[in-house]
Amino acid sequence: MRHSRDDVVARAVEVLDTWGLGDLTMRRLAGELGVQPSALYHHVPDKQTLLALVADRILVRAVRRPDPDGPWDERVVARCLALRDALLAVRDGAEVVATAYAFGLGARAAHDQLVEVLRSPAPAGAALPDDLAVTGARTLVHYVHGHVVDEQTHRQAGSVGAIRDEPRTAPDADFAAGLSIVVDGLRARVSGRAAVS
Amino acid sequence: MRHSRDDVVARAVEVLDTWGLGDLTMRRLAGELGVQPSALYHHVPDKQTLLALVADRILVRAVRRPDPDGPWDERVVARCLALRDALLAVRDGAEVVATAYAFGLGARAAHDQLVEVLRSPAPAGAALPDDLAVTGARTLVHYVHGHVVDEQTHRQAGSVGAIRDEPRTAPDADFAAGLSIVVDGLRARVSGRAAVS
DNA sequence: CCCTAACCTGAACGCCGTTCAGGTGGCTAC
DNA sequence: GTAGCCACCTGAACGGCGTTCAGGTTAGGG
Repeated sequence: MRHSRDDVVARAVEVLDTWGLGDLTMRRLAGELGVQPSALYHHVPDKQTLLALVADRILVRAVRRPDPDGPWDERVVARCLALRDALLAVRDGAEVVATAYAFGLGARAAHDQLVEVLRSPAPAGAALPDDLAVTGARTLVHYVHGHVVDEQTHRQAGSVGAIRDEPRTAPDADFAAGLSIVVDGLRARVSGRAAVS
Repeated sequence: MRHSRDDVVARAVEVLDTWGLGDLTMRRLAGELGVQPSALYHHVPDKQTLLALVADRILVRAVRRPDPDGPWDERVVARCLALRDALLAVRDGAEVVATAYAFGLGARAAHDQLVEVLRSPAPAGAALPDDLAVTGARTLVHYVHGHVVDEQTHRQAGSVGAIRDEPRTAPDADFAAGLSIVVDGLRARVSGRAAVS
């Protein structure tokens, strides 16, 4: 059977989820598609580009989720939870997305949505000035990436064994607690009583 | 010349700083030491362990820096800036440290120091309850890791070329701005007027 | 002075990403 | 209906990777 680029990327996500990033190999992916490794290079210039496409595909689930009506802080929390869910839905998803984001190869959709929420006008919106909305969105994205990469890597490392580390507190609650700290920091700026620090 | 484990780790840091994580290879490191690759396995069980030792060595500079007297928030900011400086001092330092941290292989010293600052008693300290101090410290570490991995990866990707991305705002200012958002969120909890969210 | 243990050599194994010259088959254009 | 184009693929190869293993060398304590 002949394949399209979408087939390749979709199958790459499956391989990633099943075997993890370390075993997402051009050779294994080719085998999974019933094809020689060299055939992949007719759909994708190199592995890095493939991973960027995988990242975009992982993020689609988060980006498509409509954000609810409501005060800006609830919408920010909802967006960040949606982002985390999308990253957690695929093994090693956070590392793939964070890398693609850092390389500037797509994966910015989630960030851009947060900027939009942060500068939407009051009363339902935050109405931060543009530069602060960008900084706030970036801070949120960095927190989410940092947390989920940690959580996901630690989970996989534990399942492989050879990790002697006290068990962690419930990740969901820990993520929500940290997120609400960041959102509180943003709130201080929205209401105008920010510390200049 | 015969080598010790410290030699190997120290040289690994140099290789990392000079060539980056992708080219920190057991073979290259061995060559740099004037030794066969197999000789490294007398000092270190595998590459992952070596990278954990490298991470600890990178963090030493941050951890040794004494924290200043002063209000807790200033000390938190100082510690986070010191952590960032240490990560930035070596090419791809943040990725190495974040991975070692997630694997639970050392690299927790910076986190533990932040917990200490957050629960030290008033008036100079924050005196948060233990679980909140841990959550706060973890949130700070996740933010720092997220930010510096992004910054460092992006810089290196740019220097390699093949990255079409609008230039970023000054990373120092951006880091400080995001950090002060998180610290504001912590302050809301210290003074007792936290939002429950 | 010997012997033990730390350090190292050299060769090999099975992977990896990527390249390249060439084959094949279905669709379009005449 | 057939010629040709082009997307898709094969098969083999290249250099490099982490890691293992059997055996050699050398420094330092008894």
